[in-house]
Amino acid sequence: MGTTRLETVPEPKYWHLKTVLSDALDSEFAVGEILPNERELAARFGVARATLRQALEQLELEGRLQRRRGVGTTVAPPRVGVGVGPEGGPYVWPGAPGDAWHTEDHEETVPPAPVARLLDTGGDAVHALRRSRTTSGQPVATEVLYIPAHVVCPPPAEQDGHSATGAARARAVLRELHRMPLAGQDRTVELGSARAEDARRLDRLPGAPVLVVTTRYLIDSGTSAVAVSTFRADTCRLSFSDSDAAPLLAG
Amino acid sequence: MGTTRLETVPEPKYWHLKTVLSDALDSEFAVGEILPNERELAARFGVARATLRQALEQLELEGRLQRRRGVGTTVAPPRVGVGVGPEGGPYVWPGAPGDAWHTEDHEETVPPAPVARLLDTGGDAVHALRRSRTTSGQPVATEVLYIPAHVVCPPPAEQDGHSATGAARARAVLRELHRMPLAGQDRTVELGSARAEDARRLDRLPGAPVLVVTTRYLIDSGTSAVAVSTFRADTCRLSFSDSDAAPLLAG
DNA sequence: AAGTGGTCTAGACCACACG
DNA sequence: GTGTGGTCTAGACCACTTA
Repeated sequence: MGTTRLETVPEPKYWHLKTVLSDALDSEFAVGEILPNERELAARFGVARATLRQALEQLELEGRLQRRRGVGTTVAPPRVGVGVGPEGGPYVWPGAPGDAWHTEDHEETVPPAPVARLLDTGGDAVHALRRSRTTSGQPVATEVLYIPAHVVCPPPAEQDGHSATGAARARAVLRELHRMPLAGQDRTVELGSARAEDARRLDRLPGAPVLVVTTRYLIDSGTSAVAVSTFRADTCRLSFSDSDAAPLLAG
Repeated sequence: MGTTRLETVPEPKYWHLKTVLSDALDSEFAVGEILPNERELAARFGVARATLRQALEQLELEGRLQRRRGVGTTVAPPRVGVGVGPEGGPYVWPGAPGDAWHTEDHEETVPPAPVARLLDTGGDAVHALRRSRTTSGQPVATEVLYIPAHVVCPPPAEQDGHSATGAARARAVLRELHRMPLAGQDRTVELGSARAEDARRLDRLPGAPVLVVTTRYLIDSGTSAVAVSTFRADTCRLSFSDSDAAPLLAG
């Protein structure tokens, strides 16, 4: 009869272990402190190392721990709030004054299929600007901003007779973009796993969990640009602040 | 045994396996189709089952697969876009007309510490409204909306001499809330893992990855309510649509 | 060189869904 | 009952960091 069979359902070991460790982190460890290594922790709790690791993985996913190969497992600081732009406020172009992103490079490529669909370019090449974002010296996000060549045309001229650096070309493209009136934007957020290159830029291993923010920038005639931003899910809390009030950043 | 490394980079087996499976899903499988079971797949690729499972976990995290105990592994449909931003206007109270949430229950509890901090209630009890959200019959999110008792006071009267149901009490609280002018709101999004109760409501196992949206509703005198919404990360793409243009929902 | 976390194996048993 | 995915074990070796 009883639909509540709490006694008869054994809780997985790794799940119980996770709560025990979580409580221990709250009460017995300080931020940055190094935990005992995995082999010792497993022995101390009387489980196999793989089981212990399952618990650690969960805690790392929740931003409680940070593990680094060759170094050890440390207690992570609270997640940092990262502003992702005004939700209801005025729209701003990427690279506008006050933008938290750092423009790094530029190339012309054919965008991945989902982006091409949003931009409504067939198989045409687009400008791809690589940008990055750091907080307190730590990399928190990397971004590729796709702009169709027919939106920013003609492409910016070369400088001084020899080609400008990637970052310079990227800034030139942004300047062209800023000349257009921005009519609106929308965003989506979803969970992803870091591809090899993004992982390297974020100082994580491939497959690390990331929050993928896709921003579409609209002008009157349609979509003028799409940004795909990849945030470290373990260290970031994305903040969408509508109001003038203090944002919801505190831990 | 030829243990000499091939000329390839030391790419982990599960990572390579994931890309192979991902390509196969694109080209050889239809949505909803059942994959061979894990033991057979592992044998087919010549790896241990644990290694195969590591690849499947990644694909499930990315929303490509859906695994159900006792049933099997199926090809997941594309993620559904779930509107999170203001759709009818700049700011709207929860439970306003057009709200996609279904109000289910009400209780009075002491909120968890992070919520209490946002609401700036000490150890006081608050209204806690449980709400849920479904798409095409599938549960996609569950939410608890916390409202301090001093914001909505006096508590709504009992009906007919015997106490109203939880859902009825919850709706009464919302009606009181709607009488106040909403001055603003902000939101954060972060990765979490489903606690036991949320997991049950979302038809997932405990620890499943979820996107946690924390919304703060502001009135002139401060924070009037905080909603903690838990979305299935495997099946949802959160959509923040600012403009009147068609939202960014398509796959 | 030593110590850490990351990957991988080849088993075993368990909880659950379904016929 | 049969078959599925979920948990767990006790090892082994690899890649990386640090000293």
